[in-house]
Amino acid sequence: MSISLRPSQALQLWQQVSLSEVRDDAPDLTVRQMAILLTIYLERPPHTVRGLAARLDVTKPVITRALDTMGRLQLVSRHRDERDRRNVLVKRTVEGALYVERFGDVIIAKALELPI
Amino acid sequence: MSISLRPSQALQLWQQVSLSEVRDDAPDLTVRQMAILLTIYLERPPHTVRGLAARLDVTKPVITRALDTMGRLQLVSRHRDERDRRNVLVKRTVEGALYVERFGDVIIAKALELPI
DNA sequence: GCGTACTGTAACGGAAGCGAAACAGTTTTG
DNA sequence: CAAAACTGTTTCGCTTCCGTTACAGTACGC
Repeated sequence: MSISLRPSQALQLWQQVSLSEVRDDAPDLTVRQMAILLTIYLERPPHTVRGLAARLDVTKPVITRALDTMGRLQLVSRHRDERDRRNVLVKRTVEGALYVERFGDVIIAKALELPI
Repeated sequence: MSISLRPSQALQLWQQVSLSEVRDDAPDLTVRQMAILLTIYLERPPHTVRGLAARLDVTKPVITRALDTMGRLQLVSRHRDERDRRNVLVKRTVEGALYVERFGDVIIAKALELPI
């Protein structure tokens, strides 16, 4: 079962999910923040600032700032790496896991509503 | 042919497309701007500031500002409605159509790469 | 006509993002 | 053990976004 989408379906899916996010009360994440969040939750740990910066091809301060914001929202947490105290390890949180899970459900729901 | 996605696939798709956008040189649109842009290009005209504000459930200045930004990028254009000069009609542009089309292609490409 | 209702926009102060550069702390190197 | 290399963060000036409020222009009811 491979995922096949026609262009109009793909765009409609993106529109519907975006509309959901905008209409939602929760504060919108920027595209960068969302990319970071999903990378943390979908790819294998460990996640460091440097690693995330390389993955997104952005500078490290971008990651620091995004982690500040998402940390305030309790979507991620930071911990010093005790084996190499220069590193910061970015960890998942219960709230973040719920956020990501809920987001996945929104995508699926909108996909099911798409015209054939 | 209905669109069926599993949660992990949906999230991976969103992550991959977001990563593409972030790594791209082009300036990122905010989630709101993208929702507005796709609404303009996917739904039937006419599109007014008021109508878009209602569709997204945001205030009118949000729409005005987004149109300012996307107008500067030439993704949309504005014209007075001559039948009711209070209204502004938001129109599509060639550049905007190409942008949307290219974006749809990115989604499809990433969907095809998804693990089964 | 004149006030009322309706458009979209401008102005305000505040919050958050950006890139670039400088910084403090830690580890490695010689 | 001092210098260099490497972490993540902070700071700077700037831009953009936000919500709220106030505004100018247009249409319409009485």
